[in-house]
Amino acid sequence: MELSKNFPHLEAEPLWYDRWIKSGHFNSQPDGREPYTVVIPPPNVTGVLHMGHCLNNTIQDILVRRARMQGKNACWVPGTDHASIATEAKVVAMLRERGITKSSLSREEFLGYAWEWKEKYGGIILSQLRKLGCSLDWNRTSFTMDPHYYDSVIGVFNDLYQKGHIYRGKRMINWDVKAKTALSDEEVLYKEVQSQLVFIKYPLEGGGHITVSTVRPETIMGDTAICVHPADERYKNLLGKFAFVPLVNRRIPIIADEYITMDFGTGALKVTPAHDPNDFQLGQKHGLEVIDVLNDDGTLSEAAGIYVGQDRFVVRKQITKDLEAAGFIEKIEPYASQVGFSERTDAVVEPRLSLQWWVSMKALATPALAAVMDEEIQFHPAKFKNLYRHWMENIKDWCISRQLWWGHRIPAWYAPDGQFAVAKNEAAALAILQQTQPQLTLADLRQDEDCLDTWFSSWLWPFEVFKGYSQPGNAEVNYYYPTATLVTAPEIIFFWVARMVMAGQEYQGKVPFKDVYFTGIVRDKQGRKMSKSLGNSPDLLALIDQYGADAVRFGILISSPAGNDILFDEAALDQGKNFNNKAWNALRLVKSWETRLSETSNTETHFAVTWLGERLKEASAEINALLDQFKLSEALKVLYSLIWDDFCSWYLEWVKPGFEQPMEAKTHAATVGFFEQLMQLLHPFMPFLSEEIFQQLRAQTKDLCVSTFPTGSAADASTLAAGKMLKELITALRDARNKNQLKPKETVQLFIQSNQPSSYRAFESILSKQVNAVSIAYTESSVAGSMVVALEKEKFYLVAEKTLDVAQVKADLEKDLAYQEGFLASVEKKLSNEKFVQNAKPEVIAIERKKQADALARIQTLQEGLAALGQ
RNA sequence: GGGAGCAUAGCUCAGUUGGUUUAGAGCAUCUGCCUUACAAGCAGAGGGUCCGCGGUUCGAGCCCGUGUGCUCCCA
Repeated sequence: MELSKNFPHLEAEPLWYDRWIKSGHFNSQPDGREPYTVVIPPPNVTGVLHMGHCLNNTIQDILVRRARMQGKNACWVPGTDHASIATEAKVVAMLRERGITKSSLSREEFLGYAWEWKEKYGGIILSQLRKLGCSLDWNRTSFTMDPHYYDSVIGVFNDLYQKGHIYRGKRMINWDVKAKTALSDEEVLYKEVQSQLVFIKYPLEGGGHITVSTVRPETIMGDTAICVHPADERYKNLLGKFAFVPLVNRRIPIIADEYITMDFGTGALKVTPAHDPNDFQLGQKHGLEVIDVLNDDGTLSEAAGIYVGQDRFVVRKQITKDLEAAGFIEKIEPYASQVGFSERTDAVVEPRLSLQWWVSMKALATPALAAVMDEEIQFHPAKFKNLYRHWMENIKDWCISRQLWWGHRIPAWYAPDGQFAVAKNEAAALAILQQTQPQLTLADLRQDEDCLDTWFSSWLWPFEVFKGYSQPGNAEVNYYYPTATLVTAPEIIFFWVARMVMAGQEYQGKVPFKDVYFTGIVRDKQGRKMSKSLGNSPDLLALIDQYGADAVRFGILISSPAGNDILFDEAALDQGKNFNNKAWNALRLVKSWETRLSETSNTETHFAVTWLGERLKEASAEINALLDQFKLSEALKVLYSLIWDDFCSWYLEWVKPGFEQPMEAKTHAATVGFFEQLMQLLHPFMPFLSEEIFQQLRAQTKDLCVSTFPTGSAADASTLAAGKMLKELITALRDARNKNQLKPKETVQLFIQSNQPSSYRAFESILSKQVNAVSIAYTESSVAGSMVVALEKEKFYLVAEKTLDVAQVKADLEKDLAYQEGFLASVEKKLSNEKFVQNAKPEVIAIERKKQADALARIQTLQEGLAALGQ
């Protein structure tokens, strides 16, 4: 059957993926082989495939497919996390479309809708990963709210509470007024915002005033002090005195603290402990009253006394006007300030005092830090060790409660008097509470309304996907855990990686993975981070359809050097597509020879076959070494060049028979064997194309995706050197032809002047074909009227029909001569330096002497060539 | 404000303990080719004060200091 001119990716990709799935190639069961386990960083159940996923999962697939081909028991576990905030936002939006508000629903009703949403739309991303070719074990698809997983999260909460690692405390947190939930520091994005610095005059007790500057005049009702620097001469006389908050006329003290920056604003700070983290600390230190003037939705509370129920930003404008009217404003200056926004809702984050659940991190962090510092876990690239250490050494407690319904509900039950118990379930909680309040019944208890932070469930991921917590020590977790490699983005090194290490150590007694590979951040051509708001993130599925999954994988990986951010450019996909096309057409060429094979009695092996065999050994070893070091992008570059240059441009041209000539069967068989090896090497990177070519080459007994990955071995140096020399010679001769403006069709006669003419016999057919020579002869002297090419001590003469531009040939030789002489001079300068000869290592001096000898030989050859021209 | 990283060809990057040809690759560019696998191709070429300055060394892209520019993290 005639092969199409290009690789038909649209038809081939789904066919192969189905076949792999039906054959169960991606399914894993524990057995006697070495396991290679990877757990997917679970994407949000709300997620759709974007560039980051694409990069991350391509890398995982490469590692997993290679491990599978190395005969390991590869197991790649798919799944999603429940993403409490993101999912709840989606569900609220769905309800809004149906005209339902969240507040009109009970918790149970709301969760019913949430599960409905999850079943209907959740996990789209998993099907998208199939299109990318990811070899995941779909039988193992996990979800952070699967029943056993849910119970494990609750179990861990209980356990940590019993161990004293979890506590309840009032702290300043980031509050999202739209979602009405606490946010972690990492969920707050800071942006510079143009606002106003308002200078407000606070009347002093006994007359006069003190001016403070603020960007938040709407919080003055929460002021409980004015603070100045103790060394500030301007205010020394005011220390210990009192001022009055404008409009509400409350009396507050003037205090001193070194925290104050004297040259910012007026050097006097209004202290609002309920609404600023630094002010809160000041308040604690100086024993100040705390007045919370905001409600959880960002409107002003009763405590404010005025503007009650109005939004904070409305009040900001209004109070500025009112202060102005009442004569309290000294001046207003424009001011650029860093303001935190909720990553999810884009609402301005409000620092807020709140009663939350916390994990105390110090004890957990200590062994987790050691595991990375001692390289029990290796980071790739290693530079992230520093970042990890810095964070772990300055670790803050983890706020784990979220004011949401979708997620793992905090297992704490409250008695009517506010006393609470943490337990696995309501009955157990009741038993605890009854110890002090025997009269309590189940009906008296009220469960905590809040859910746990999503990361509080995903930190169990590497073992709970194997039920390592819910069924401790089961056969699966014993076999698959610890996992081999985690591939993730550096921005979640703290959220997730560090916490998985802690959970793994705490609950399995072992770190969760051996290697962590951090991918770069995907940016656009201009270096901007890809984001929804910028709209610079391409539609991945459209790209896969357009270019093919293999081309997308190639394009994204080739522009992704280990550990660096990747600047994504669609041009890289073109390169991938061209590469597909190249390999595909090599297949067409090799297939075209099948119909004209000839058996010959020639027992000699074609030089090209000998050479490529050695080259493959060498390159396979190099690719394996690079992959072992997680230099995936470099490995792909080596492979690209091996296939395109060595195999297609050199080897195939060398073995290609002349027009309508037969193909030697032996050479053809060797070629098919080489092609198979190349496809084995390529398979982890470009699975579809490689499998298709592999199967087309000849009838196979098994699929490529489970066949052996070439390991490489020591290659014969002299064969490699001969191949290298031959390529250089051909290039030099072609260059000479080009410089003399010979058309490709114009033939030449080649004369070789060599000390060892016999060494060229094996190359004659290759040489004549590659430089379009009608004859090859050996000579012991220069050939008149020819183009001269010098390689080391060997000289080559090309005689063409047309007359040569002697001046041009001469100019080229002279240019080369000048370079060689300059080079010789630099080498001789070194050798004539006594200190160099005294101090340098003997082998270095030997190298320099060889350079000198080589340069002298080349110079002599060039001079002879020039002399011959002058005749 | 504190910390980290980066700076090599037009672009993206390699460059191992300082010596391996007066620096390499891919892409882009230029020249010539529609040669029966591939014009999504073939053949060839050009292109660099290794950010500036100073130092260590027989020898620096690589080590040290300093300046400049960019990026990221933390506050």
